[in-house]
Amino acid sequence: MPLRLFNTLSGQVDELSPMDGKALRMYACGPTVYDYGHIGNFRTFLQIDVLRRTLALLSIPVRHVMNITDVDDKIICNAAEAGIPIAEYTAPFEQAFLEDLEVLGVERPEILARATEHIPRMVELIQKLSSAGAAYKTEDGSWYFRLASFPEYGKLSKKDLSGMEDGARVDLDEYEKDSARDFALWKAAKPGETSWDTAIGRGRPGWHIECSAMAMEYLGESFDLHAGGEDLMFPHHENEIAQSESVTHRPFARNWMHVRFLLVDGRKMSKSEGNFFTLRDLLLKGYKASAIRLALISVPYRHQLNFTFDGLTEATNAIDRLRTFRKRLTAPQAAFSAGSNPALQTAACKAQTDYIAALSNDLNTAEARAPIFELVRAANTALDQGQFFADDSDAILAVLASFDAVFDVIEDRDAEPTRRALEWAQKEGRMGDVAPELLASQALTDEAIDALVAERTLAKRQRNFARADQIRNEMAEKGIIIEDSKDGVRWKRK
RNA sequence: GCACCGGUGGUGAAGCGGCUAACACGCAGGUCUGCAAAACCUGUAUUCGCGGGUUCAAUUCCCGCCCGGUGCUCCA
Repeated sequence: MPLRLFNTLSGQVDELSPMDGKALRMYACGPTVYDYGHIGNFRTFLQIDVLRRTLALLSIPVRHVMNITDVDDKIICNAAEAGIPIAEYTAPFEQAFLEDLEVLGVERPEILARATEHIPRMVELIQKLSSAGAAYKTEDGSWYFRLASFPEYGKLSKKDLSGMEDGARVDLDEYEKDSARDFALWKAAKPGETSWDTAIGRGRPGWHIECSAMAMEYLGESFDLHAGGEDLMFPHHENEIAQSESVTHRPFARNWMHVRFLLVDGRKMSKSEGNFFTLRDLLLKGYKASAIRLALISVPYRHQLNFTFDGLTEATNAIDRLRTFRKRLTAPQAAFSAGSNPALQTAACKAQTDYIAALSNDLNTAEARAPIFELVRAANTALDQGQFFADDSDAILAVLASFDAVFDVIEDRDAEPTRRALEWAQKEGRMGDVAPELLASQALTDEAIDALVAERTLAKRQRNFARADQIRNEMAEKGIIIEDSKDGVRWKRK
């Protein structure tokens, strides 16, 4: 089944397939590593991960490049304030970013490209732009792109700039530009600032040029898909197109995917609103990595997502349902007799088909979830009625595996990220931000819990229900849920 | 101001010309249980922001209005 994806450039849903018939070549704008990533950043990377994984599910090979912007104004400024070289400043944030991606189950792109490691390619590109008459150098040694040389400018964001030429010249530093809208390719070195000595002068790259240079370096002059947050559409991506196509005279990326911003409690997330959250903030509040992942991917990428704590709780409970169900099939006691239930076999097939169809339809994750939950209910019912057999278990586990190939929330890997977040909080002196229930839960080792469970089981056998309930309640307060079942006692950390 | 997107139950959220308006969470009642939990069953929007229009038929298309968001500047 082909993947249909909304293409910002064409303004419609287009079929996405590798233009060279081999691997789908995609470039996704990565982070500027000057701080810890927040959930808004991660929604974008998570949705791109959904795309990657969906392509894999559809057996389309991918070559995915992501840049790491490790030089820009903010970085230079912050590093200077800290009195350290920029690389020393960015390294821990890059590390933290990659760890956070791992925590959220975001697959690593095939290629990670750091801006500072590709300066020569950028310089080359600027030289080519210069020979093509699309770039010029100003007196201070900076280079700008000449917008007037690229009539197609605005084709991505559907802006017609012809009417709005040259407004007031705002930035005094840029008084030498030919036109106010011309953007920087290369910024001349200022005293004391990080800079590179190159053929086009001493300075540092403008922001947009790195993506053009690195995308072409790893994917060629023309490739399949370029993705990023909606804010990047203009001017960043528009500028990339202008720079690249002015040199190659070929379409830069054929498809463009833009992920919408998220809202927090119905408002734009911002530090001043007090609704700004990093991944680490949420882990310390006791939310599981899987719940954060599910909450951030369950609303399709083209829709605004309103992020709330209630939403996280919902995601937590929904994942719980899936995990509990899967345990029902995989527990050692669950030995089903040979055979199959035809109705369930049909349901499993249908669920799989509907699931893939929904994802293929512009990555409709909300729609894709539905058939999985429907199948879970059908299977639970059959299980309760004793109409469930070994073949059904195999078929349904296969559907769940396919669900997890994209959603990746059933497999429980939540303990480690939480443990690491606590370690980090300790180191950063942020233990005050840790939810008390999380601390209480972490204080109980698995062994201690097993001992309490054993004590409770004994109390129950002696019909000392008061004591049994007391243990259960006390553990519940510490976030440990105990469940009795025919097959014995189960417990889990909330 | 200009441009774009959206307004569906208690909540989140699909559907976008005609099926009983998915799915999840929540809540209420029931089955099971020592009690719970899990699981299942039943109920939870006679209705899709408001007002017009097109159509045999509109939540779905068109127009107007109201409300929310976003972009036009660094930003995922």
